[in-house]
Amino acid sequence: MKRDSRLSGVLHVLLHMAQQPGPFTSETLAKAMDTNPVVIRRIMAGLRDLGYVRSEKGHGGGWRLACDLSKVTLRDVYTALGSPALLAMGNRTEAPGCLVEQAVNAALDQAFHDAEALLLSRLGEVTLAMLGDDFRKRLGSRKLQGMRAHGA
Amino acid sequence: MKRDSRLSGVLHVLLHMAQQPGPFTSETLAKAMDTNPVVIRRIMAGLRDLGYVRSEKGHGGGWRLACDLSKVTLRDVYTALGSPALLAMGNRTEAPGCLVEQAVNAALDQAFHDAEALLLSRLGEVTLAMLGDDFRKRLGSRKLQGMRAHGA
DNA sequence: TTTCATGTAACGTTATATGTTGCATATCTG
DNA sequence: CAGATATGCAACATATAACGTTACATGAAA
Repeated sequence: MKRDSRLSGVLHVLLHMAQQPGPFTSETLAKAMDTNPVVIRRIMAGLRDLGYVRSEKGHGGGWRLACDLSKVTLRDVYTALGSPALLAMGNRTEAPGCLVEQAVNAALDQAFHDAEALLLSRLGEVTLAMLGDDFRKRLGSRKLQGMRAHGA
Repeated sequence: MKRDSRLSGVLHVLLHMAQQPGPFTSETLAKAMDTNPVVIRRIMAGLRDLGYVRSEKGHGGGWRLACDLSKVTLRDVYTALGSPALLAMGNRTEAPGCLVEQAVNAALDQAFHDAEALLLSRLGEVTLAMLGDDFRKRLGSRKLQGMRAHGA
C-alpha cells in the first residue's frame, strides 16, 4: 500500500517556516521539500482555512505562520489535512448482511478503532513548538560534532 | 488511500470454512465472497505455506482447514498474508539529512510505532475460534428474531 | 483419457497520492 | 496603467498497489 506522506510533508514545511520570519513563496518551500509549488498550495490550503497560516498574493507575498506553535498539535495539523485514513487496512464491505462478515468486522473494527484512537491521542500530545525544540536540540548537537571534528 | 481488505477477506473465508467440513473449491469460496477464484488462491497461498490450511488438486480437491482454530490468532493470519503495511501514513523520506525532517520523523515514528504495536497486540488477542463463537451467537440471535417475527 | 481442481504468470482495472500545466486573480513596483 | 510576482484552482498526467481476469501448466480422481 502506498503511504500518505502529506502529514510528514506539511510538518516539515511548518518547521522550516518557524525558523525565519518569512514570508515564504510556494516555490521556495517546494524546493526545500523537493516537490512542486502546487503541491505545497494544496496541502497548505487546509491549514489556511483553519487559520494556522496566512497566504498573500502578489509582490512580497507568500506564506506566513499565523498561530501559536505551542497551541497547535500534530493532531490539529492532521485534521487540517482533512483527516485522511490512518489505517492501511479496512473491512471488505460495510453494512454486510452476512453474519460471518459481521463477526469479522466487529473484531477488526475493535482493534482498528483502538489503534486509531491511540495514534490520534499521541499526535495530540505533541505541539509544533515541541518539534521546534527538538530540531534546535539536534542543531546544537551537530554544531558540537562539527567543532570536535575540527579539533576544538 | 485505498484500504487493503485482504485480512478481512481471508478471515471471512476461514470462518465460512469452519462451519462445514469441506473441502471447498476456490470457486465456491469466491462466490461466497463475491470475488474471483484466483484472488482466493492468492490470499490463501500464505496460509497454506504456514500450515493453517491445506489444498488438494483434482477431483474432490479444494481447501481444508488444517489448524486448531483456538490456537491461531488474527495476528497469525495477518503475518501469513506477508505482514502488509498497517498504517496509511508514513514519512516523506527515510534517512533524511535535513534536521527538520529528522525531528518530524522522530515524533511521527514514535506515534506510528505505538499505534502499530497496539493493533498487533489486539489482533494477537483474538483467535479464529473466538470469531466462530461470535458468529454462532449472532446466528442464534437472528433465529430468535425470526421466531418473534412469526409470532412465536 | 477426460474432467476437475490448484499454481502461477501475465495483463487489465481502479483508486489515490503525487506531479505538472495553464490560466485567472490579486498585489506590489515603476 | 503596465508589467512582474504570487496565490487559487481546475484539469490532466503519472506512479503504485489492490483487485480482477485470462490463459495455461500441473496434478489427481473418475
